[in-house]
Amino acid sequence: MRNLVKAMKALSDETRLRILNLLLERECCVCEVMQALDISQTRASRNLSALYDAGFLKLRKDGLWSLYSIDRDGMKEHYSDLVNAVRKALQGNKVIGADRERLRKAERVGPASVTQMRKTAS
Amino acid sequence: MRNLVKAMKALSDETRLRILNLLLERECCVCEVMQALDISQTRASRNLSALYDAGFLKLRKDGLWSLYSIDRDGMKEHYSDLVNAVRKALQGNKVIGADRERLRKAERVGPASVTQMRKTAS
DNA sequence: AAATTAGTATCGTATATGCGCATATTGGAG
DNA sequence: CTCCAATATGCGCATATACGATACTAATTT
Repeated sequence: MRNLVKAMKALSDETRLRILNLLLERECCVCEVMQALDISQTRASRNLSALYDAGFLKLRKDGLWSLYSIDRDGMKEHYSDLVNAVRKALQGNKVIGADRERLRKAERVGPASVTQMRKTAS
Repeated sequence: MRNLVKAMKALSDETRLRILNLLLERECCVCEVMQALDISQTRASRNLSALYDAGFLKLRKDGLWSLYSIDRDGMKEHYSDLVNAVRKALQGNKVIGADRERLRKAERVGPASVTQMRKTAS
């Protein structure tokens, strides 16, 4: 029960739903999430952790990079059901589409550069 | 998106998950929820409202009674998926079982009496 | 080993949430 | 209309959550 509440909490935040959407597309590092959602590094990292702690993601390290992806196999069965329901619910959403679009253009460049880009852009 | 977040928030609270479980059994009035979960009137009412506002429940008035039930037909399709996933996740849970047990014994008696019963019991 | 780089942990603050208490609202009975 | 009963709601408090800024850790490079 405690775990389920935690899982649902993890899914009840716009930022995390948007992140989940990205990961439904493909594995991402923190800096790609930053770029796709145009959010700060701290924010990306923390919300990825939240999804990870709730049991939805798996983490793979590649040198300096932390690569998060949906833990399709390790996840409990009803968690998959939740993710599928969310995916269905998000289908056709405008924000979600734009995020995916930006993800396509995102590069595996570190948060330092991304932060710089974000600053000069505003 | 805003709605989905709201729906997920509604499902990310133990009290509300327990209420949902009761309603999966059958339609309930506020005072029955009070008895089955052994919670205050305010708490029962407010959490039922939250589930209602999120779009999971329907409300039927019968005199003084407010009868809540899962809005199986009116609910969006992916909401049903969510409810099903939750139902599956709660299966076999101890608390949830005890709640259902108490619901069987619950009577359609007003909150005043219930509140009294709870006080003398403690 | 020092500098660089990707990511995480901590802290302070603003906001949101859950609850009880008291009170309001609404429907029915007399 | 007045009173009572079932439920809803405004208010205030305690706690939880999200966030940015900054300090810190760990892997890589030079």
